[in-house]
Amino acid sequence: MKSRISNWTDIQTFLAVYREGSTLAASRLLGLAQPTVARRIEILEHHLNLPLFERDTRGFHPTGHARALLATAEAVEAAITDLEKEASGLASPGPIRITAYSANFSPRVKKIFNEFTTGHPGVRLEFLPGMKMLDLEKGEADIALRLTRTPPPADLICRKISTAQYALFGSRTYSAKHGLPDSLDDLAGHSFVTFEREDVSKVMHSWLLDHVAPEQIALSFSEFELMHAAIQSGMGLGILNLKLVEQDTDLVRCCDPIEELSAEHLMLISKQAYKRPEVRQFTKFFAPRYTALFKDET
Amino acid sequence: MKSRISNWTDIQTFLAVYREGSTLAASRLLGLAQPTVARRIEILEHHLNLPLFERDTRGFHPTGHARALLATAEAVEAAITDLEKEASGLASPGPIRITAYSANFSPRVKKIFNEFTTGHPGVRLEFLPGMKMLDLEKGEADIALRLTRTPPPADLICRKISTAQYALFGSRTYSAKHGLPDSLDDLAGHSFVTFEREDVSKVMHSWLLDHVAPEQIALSFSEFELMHAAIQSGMGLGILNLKLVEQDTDLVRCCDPIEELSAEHLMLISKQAYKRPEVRQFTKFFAPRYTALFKDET
DNA sequence: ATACGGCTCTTCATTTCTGTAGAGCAACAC
DNA sequence: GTGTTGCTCTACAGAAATGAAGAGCCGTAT
Repeated sequence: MKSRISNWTDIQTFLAVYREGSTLAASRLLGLAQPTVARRIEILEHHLNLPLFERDTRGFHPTGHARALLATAEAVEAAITDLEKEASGLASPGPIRITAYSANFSPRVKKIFNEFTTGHPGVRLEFLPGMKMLDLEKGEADIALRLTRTPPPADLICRKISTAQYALFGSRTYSAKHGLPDSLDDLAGHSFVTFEREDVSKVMHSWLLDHVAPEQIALSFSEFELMHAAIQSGMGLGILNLKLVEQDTDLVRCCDPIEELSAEHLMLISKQAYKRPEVRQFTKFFAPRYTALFKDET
Repeated sequence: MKSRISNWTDIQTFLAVYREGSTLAASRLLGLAQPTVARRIEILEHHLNLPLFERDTRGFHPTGHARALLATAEAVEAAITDLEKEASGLASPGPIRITAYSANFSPRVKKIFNEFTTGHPGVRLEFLPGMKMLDLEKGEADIALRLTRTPPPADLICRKISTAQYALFGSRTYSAKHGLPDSLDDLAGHSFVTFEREDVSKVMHSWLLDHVAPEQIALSFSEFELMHAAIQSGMGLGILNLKLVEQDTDLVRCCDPIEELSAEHLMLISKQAYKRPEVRQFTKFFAPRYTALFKDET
């Protein structure tokens, strides 16, 4: 029972011999001398109190016990590899990669980034604007600012920023020509623009299809900015985020916020990234300031 | 990037220093000299190219990097512990623990066990008879012979033995006094015995309640053997396994096998146990012979 | 039949690691 | 103030692990 492995590295040796089939080949793999490898296996066998290999003039052949332990030994190796990877990430840290819909990188938000960078000159930030949902868990980004209607994966760190609300908007130009609807029951006869793209959630587009006739949809865009611009130029009515356009006096809201389109506005951080001290610092600095932007000023 | 950890044991040292807060305390924990511990940390820091501790006249204090690596380092430690545990299990193997319903340990089955034990004198078998479902994944047993109507957990090794069929049986004594029903439509006026217990599936008991009136149930047992004996002594009709009673000329089947009670007869082996060579050997020996017992002899 | 390649062992000098001992520093109790 | 405790270092001698070299075994190709 008192079979403690005194030298963890011996497991590496074990794996090398198991895979190569001989201590000589293993020694080349490990950059050691052959007797060293043989001795280490001997020591390991002694510690575990198990014969691991049958010696033979043409090599070391794993016993049933060795086969039984292989998977677990490989788990140790994998854990070591993880550690090395993580350490090398810490040693030469890449920038903190932040993904968000382009409009989230507004002047007021950029100001927060700048303040942080000023206070932490060593830390670089990288921005990945776009509608596409990058996979934080796969390491495609470190932090995401997202509007989502589904609960986020459990293994992401998550801070709630606000609840985003949506409504139909039209520009004053449009209003002058066609007037604006008063409510959602009054949409007949109006024109609409929409946003639709394969790799992005279609919730808003679907909502529109449910409430207006297909022929009312004047234009469909695959870039959100283009749709936004189209609404501004008076080409039709469209769904926009209340906070996003609250500064834009040219756009007029045509209805109450559409509750079924409301989304959680979250700041998501991958667990892996959150281990990095800079990412922690950044989060601590950024989250409250960013949240404050979305607080209703009374 | 070329930051390979040359000595895996250094991670143990790292954890000890992290936990104890000083190289001196860590050295006591590890049974090493204090300078050795300090040197190993130095080496590790050099390999990882990361400062892990801030030195101070009253101890080693972890840096942010050390904190970031802690969880992963502990994963390595856990993997090592697993390996040690598994090895110590292989070194001093306990018996192969086999759980099954008591009647499964019939003379014909015991004969197979005996043949195996004769051929493998070093391997001990332990029998855990009972209706209760022991949890193989928790290590309560190594092998289970089971009748089940639900698919088994994916991480058990599973061999199908047969499909068990059930029907109503009555003894000749009972038959002489009250006659026997011809089919399931003919159950009125007969008495029944049943088996019911908290920790065991109630499928058969429920079936009976669905097909006969409550007052027809003469007796309810919490031991399967007692119910079996009650049927044999003519106290009532009851549901029994066809294979179990095929040798018993005193019992008469009253209906066709009840399809909705059919169950998969499985041999289940925990993955953990299956790593042990003896368990593999036993399975290879036992499974085909056991299966043969349930083949219909034409 | 012989030579070669690939392997395991053993031996021994050498490198590397480890432990002991002691100096020095800071915090704390008295 | 002084003594004590707990810690980090450095220096050096002894212990342990390592590598180089060589003997020997076996299967195979020539």
